[in-house]
Amino acid sequence: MQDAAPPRPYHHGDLRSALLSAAEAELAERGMEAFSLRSVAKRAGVSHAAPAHHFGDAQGLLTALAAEGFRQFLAAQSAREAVAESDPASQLVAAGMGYIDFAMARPTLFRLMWQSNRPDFDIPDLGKAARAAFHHLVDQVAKAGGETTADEAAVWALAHGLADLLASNRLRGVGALDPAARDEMLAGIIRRALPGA
Amino acid sequence: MQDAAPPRPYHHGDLRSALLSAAEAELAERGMEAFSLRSVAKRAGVSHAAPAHHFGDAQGLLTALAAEGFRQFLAAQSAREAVAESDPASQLVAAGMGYIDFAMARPTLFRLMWQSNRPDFDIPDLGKAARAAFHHLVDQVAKAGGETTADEAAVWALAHGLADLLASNRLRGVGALDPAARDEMLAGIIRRALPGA
DNA sequence: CTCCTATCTTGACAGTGTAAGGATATGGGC
DNA sequence: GCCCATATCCTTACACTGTCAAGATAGGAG
Repeated sequence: MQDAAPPRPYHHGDLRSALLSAAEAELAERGMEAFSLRSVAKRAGVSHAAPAHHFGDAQGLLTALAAEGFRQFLAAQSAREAVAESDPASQLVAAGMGYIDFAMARPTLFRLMWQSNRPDFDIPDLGKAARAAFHHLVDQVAKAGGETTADEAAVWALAHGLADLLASNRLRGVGALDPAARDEMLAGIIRRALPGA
Repeated sequence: MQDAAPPRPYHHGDLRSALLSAAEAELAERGMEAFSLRSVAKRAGVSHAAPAHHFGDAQGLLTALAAEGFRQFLAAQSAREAVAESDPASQLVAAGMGYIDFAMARPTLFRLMWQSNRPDFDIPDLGKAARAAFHHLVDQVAKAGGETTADEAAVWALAHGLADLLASNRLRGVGALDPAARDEMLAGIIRRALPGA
């Protein structure tokens, strides 16, 4: 992770992952639109053209970052499911909570993944990771007894809407609650979209 | 009025609104991230520095465009309400449908308003327009019998989630329906979030 | 007609992404 | 030990961007 204190080694050692970390940090600090490839390189302590060898261009870097994001997004859902009751409805709500957890913890990365057209979803690595991530919630709907397209859309849209509004800090009445109370309220809301609730 | 044959008139006449139209067209064609102030100026047939006098800088232009967007966003909701039943629940669903209409008709503008940090919401004109627009749905919730923060959040998040997913074309199963069937399905989904439904 | 002001243009500057070619380290064959 | 093939990183250069400063033009007031 941390490279040596003396003048920077010519060969970084693990520049690829260092650039990904630097890119996410830059995104979080300066925002999606002010993102600059040269700033990322500077933050990683490397010349402005170094990223090219690992990612091709800026889109390549953001594509790789988004793919990594989708994998961690799926992990956030799984983490919630692991500590929830095992019945299908509880698992579905847990997946939705993980969806929201991720959006609140890393709002700019969430935006890169969902609202930006800079990542290239035709790159197989990202395409696969993205589909796996946002199909997971929909799959849970079927296990919980959902049968129609409307059931899938309702649960997904509700979780996504909560996540997006919370990530941009527009649901102040909810975001200001302490975590436990917030969790309970959000779980109650997600349950409204459940089939037969 | 248009003396287009000779070289362009030195004074445009209505450059401010021409630049706003050009900006929205550029956004729709080239996307949020590839937006360029110079391209907008070129599209409006004017020098690259002409926008500065009307909007200050790029952020000023995008702020003005977002403010105009929020006004039309509110109008889209009102248009749906005008042709809906007058009972509070129907009016609420209609507002949600207008919310979605706007997102599907002008997806990039929707993104500028909701997911970009380039517009400056501290400018009073935009701040007022934005608050008026997204409080309208929430106000309808109270009229329809909603009392809690959860009621407000549920309806808003559901409408917003549907709008956002449809704007980015991820709800293919819903987006592919013909308008009438799609309306019916979306209305049914929104109703799920209603208090006491 | 003269001049004032708002409007638009031109020219310049720093910062950006990207491509081309040069510099340096690493490891394998000898 | 020596040498060089390769991956890795740097330097340079170019077109494009947003913004600022200064000049050009038009329309209207007096």
